[in-house]
Amino acid sequence: MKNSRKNPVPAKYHHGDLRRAIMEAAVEMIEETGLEKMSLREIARKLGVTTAAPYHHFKDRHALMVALAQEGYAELLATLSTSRSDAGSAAAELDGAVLAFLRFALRRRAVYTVMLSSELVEDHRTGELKLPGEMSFEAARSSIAKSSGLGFKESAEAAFCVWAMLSGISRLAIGGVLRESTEEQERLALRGARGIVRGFADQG
Amino acid sequence: MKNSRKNPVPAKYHHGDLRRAIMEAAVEMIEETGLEKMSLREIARKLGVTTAAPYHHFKDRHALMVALAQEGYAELLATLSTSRSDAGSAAAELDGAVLAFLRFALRRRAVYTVMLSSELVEDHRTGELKLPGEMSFEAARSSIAKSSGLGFKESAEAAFCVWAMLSGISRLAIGGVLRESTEEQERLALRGARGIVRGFADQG
DNA sequence: TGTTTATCTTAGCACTGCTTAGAATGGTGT
DNA sequence: ACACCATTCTAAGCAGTGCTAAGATAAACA
Repeated sequence: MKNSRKNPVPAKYHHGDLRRAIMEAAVEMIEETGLEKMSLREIARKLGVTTAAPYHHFKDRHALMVALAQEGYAELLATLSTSRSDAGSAAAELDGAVLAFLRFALRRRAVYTVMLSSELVEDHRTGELKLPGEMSFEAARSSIAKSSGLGFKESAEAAFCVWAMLSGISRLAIGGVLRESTEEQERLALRGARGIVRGFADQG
Repeated sequence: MKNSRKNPVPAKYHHGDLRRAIMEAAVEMIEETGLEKMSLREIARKLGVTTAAPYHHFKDRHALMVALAQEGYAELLATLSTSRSDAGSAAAELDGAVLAFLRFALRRRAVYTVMLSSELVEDHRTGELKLPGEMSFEAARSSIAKSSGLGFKESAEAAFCVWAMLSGISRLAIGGVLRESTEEQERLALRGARGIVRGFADQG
């Protein structure tokens, strides 16, 4: 039992690594034609396998979306952590977290769109995305706490507002509704985030 | 030509007002089973008409979503306007707008979910939702301008951040990810919004 | 080398969006 | 009163999707 089946990423067989290939094809397809047009059948055709093959790697379409979102949270958490350790001063941690979030969302548009999809709401509430979501949020919160001196509850509330704002800005930026340049977007997000945090710190 | 066909809401015929009935059934269905499970066929069955009938009132599923979103923006704009005229002082306008937005989103969960759907991104950029979206945003912006004294560009940036934050908070509140009580949610949103606006006003 | 286990295929059901052609219905003008 | 006509709906069907059950095939291993 060297390579037991409990491993979520099976070793390569016929195709090589179909699971990985499916996820990458899904991302490509979402970038090209949008989340709602992404279909397992089309992915299968694109990869040269039958339309039933994907179901040996993902229980259903929903499960594929969850897997994509999980990977997204892992990457988001990683970049948030990196930004924390890269921050020169405590005051810089907020800015770092804001930029890390924004840049992640724009770099992984497709995955981020999946993460925001209303189809995954239940998974965020009680399912497999609860923990990843909370961990990412906690990384952002503790950055905010460090750079503002706020206590746990206050920093959590501030972080929640910042998080909500960033998710909204990212959504609009990805959709092309927000036409400003990347630099302008970042400047805006930074000002907004600083305002929120200062607001919670002042009248704390 | 008393009742010419250019009218988007046709007079009542066989069913009464099938167009209206479809939109209401859609809202019901979205509230019960989510946006992605909403199907024109199921709606038709629910209303006792054939599955082709809805296509005489909406070009396709997408068009139904656009119609729902348009109605949503109309109501949002109306409540934002009401909140403006109800505001006792200029300073109260920001709070009024924030609460109006939040309460609209929670009162019309289904419609608001449609408005946020990634399927309608293109319509917000160039289509039939561009104007409604901009008008609602403008109402929020001018409330913010009035209660903060900010100029056009600055108030637009602040409004954008507030708008983004509120859309994020609403999304999480509707999804049940944000577990706080309604009062807590409103308190949070108010503090966040005030912080953003003050941030833009201070370091203007 | 034969067995086991993971991987993929074949074939098919149920469902959806959407279209085309035609039937029924209610208002309109003569 | 009657024929006309636009509007609304139905009947039938195509193409595409998610998903499943059963069996074939290939890799890993004893």
